[in-house]
Amino acid sequence: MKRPTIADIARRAGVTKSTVSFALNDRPGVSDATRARILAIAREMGWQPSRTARALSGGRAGVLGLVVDRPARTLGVEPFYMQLISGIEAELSSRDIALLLQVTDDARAQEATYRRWWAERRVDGVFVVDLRVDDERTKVLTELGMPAVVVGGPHGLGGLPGVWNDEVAPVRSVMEYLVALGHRRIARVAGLPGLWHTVMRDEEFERAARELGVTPSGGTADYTGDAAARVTRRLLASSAPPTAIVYDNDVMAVAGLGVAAEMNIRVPDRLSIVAWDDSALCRLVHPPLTAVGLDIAAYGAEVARCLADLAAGRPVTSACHATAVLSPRGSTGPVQLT
Amino acid sequence: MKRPTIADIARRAGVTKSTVSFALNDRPGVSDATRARILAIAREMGWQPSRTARALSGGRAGVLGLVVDRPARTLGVEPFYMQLISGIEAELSSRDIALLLQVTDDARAQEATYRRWWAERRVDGVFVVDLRVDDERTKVLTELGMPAVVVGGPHGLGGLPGVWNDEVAPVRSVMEYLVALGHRRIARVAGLPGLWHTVMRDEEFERAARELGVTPSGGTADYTGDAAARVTRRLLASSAPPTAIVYDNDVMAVAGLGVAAEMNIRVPDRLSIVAWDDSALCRLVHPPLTAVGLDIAAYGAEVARCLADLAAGRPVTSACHATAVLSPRGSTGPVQLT
DNA sequence: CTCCTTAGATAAACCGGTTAAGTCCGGCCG
DNA sequence: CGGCCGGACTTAACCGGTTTATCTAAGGAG
Repeated sequence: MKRPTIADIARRAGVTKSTVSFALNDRPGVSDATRARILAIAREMGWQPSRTARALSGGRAGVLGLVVDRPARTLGVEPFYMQLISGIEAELSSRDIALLLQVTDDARAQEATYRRWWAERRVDGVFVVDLRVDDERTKVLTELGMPAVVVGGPHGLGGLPGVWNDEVAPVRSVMEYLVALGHRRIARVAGLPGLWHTVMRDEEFERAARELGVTPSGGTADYTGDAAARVTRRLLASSAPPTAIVYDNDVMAVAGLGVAAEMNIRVPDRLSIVAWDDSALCRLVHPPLTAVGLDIAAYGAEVARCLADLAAGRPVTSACHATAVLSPRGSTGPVQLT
Repeated sequence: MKRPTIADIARRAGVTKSTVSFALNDRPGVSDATRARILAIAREMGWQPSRTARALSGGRAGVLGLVVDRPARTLGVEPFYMQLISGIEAELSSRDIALLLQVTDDARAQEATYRRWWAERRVDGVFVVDLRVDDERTKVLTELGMPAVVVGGPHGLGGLPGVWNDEVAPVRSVMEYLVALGHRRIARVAGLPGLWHTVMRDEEFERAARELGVTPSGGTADYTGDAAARVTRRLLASSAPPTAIVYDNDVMAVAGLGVAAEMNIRVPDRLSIVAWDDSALCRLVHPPLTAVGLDIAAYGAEVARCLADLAAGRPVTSACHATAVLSPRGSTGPVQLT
């Protein structure tokens, strides 16, 4: 028992393929009676369109692509991507669009993937994540004319639409919160230097520190626990160690908490810790981490909506999705005077 | 500038489409000279096959599918899937096969996805994860005749090939290790009851406890930190609390560590903790968690290899991938006599 | 020299849809 | 009554490959 094609339906209905095609796609040129009959037969035969055939005849593939560029081991620990993917998926599956995923550990490979996917018409568009400053990929994508939405990047970047979050206001509120608790030496452990949101946060961190009379310090890590632990040890071993550290993701913050425990520095009594990217991870540890974050799955859903519209030829507008909110928990507290 | 098709190549080479097709697919019926000329032209024009067209004419789609059935928030925290996906991807991308991903929060939806994907010829085969005892999906898949590989399930299950890990030996070695440290009251916080590996581990845990003279206790959780924390609190508040707890994944173990800290129970002095699924998460916290695990990415790669072979019509054999090894770290130690 | 074989290439159908360009027919209008 | 219009369908081409059947000419055997 093969699967029915429109030709089978046409034969049973006594019409031609074209009529069936028109009927099934709600296009004019078919009488109501015929249309109803065709639909009934199609349903009865369990017909489903062949995406492949549709894609071939100029239509859409019904697939959107995502390339994630992090080494396997790093990727696993960081909840961000999985949540983003879940959110994207939830939106896409309701529209009957599939998600093609590629994991690379090389920026060059990523570009090649875009080219290949587009050449093969495998996808109708792609999500661009981990936006860097002066990102080469945006040029490639505009050059290819490939629908793409920048996740976490500013509007108008290389002409690509984007959905991003307010990175400035949260930095400010975290700083004000810590200052209100009496902290004057605050460190920031930043993520990868080239990324757009890292730069945004760096700048606002410096500015806020200046304006609030805070002595800033910090370091850079690659979102892994190991790197963050190294930076944290260095910071805490200095002559005038920070009384609060803000980490650029949850994994690094947990690692920081581990280092504090290892050095017998009580949290939050002697050290306050704030994590970016609030996830279940932050509530897993003790004390639970104060974190600034937002609903990543919802963010993914909005991004997906945007790209789906773009790929379907509908007009889209870049938008700021949300401003992350601070959830104070057990890892932050007033400075203890010694 | 459109992208070249085999018809363009044929015109330039002064032959027909068929000849070009034969030449490009290394099939006989073309002279070496002509073949070389065609290949040169194809390369020069930057030709790439249209997957869509190939898939339509009976060929393979070059896509394998994976449906993950966990709620978005749970999924994010658990490193297992992301690592598995990374491993799968690494293998697939080297073979120029794409991965289609679907995240559902409903077992029924999963089955529907299999049917749809197969009907639309969107994928050449699927990975089946989170195998349950008496899994309905294996029946559906064999009925559909859809190539599928069971990840983490026994050989011969419903006729589907599988790649799994030895779940029995590691349980035994963990128990022996803990008993050697003097533990006689050991608890196990198990994952979802219906899953195949949960049952395997449960059985061996009971058997080992009996044979080693250990008083077992335990509970069940759904791999989330919250659920694990609840179970842990109950276990530790009992009249004869366990001196060691084994958790079915890393996330729950970290949560357990958090509960211990919250209850002022020192680890490993008063309580030893062992995690299944060794990931960076285990080394993030303090003390670092003793864990039993294996290279998930490599596991994913083997699984991918298996399904790729199966989908290509090559014979495959079910195989036990590996036996997880125990990595003792700071969270386990000898029982302190009070 | 003829017949047979076969390498090398062609022609054409096919996969399952979409779509531009007809064809047919009935009704309305001047 | 003739012409025009438009609704309902049909015809046929097309998307970019694969594949089967067919053709042609050259080479070898008898």
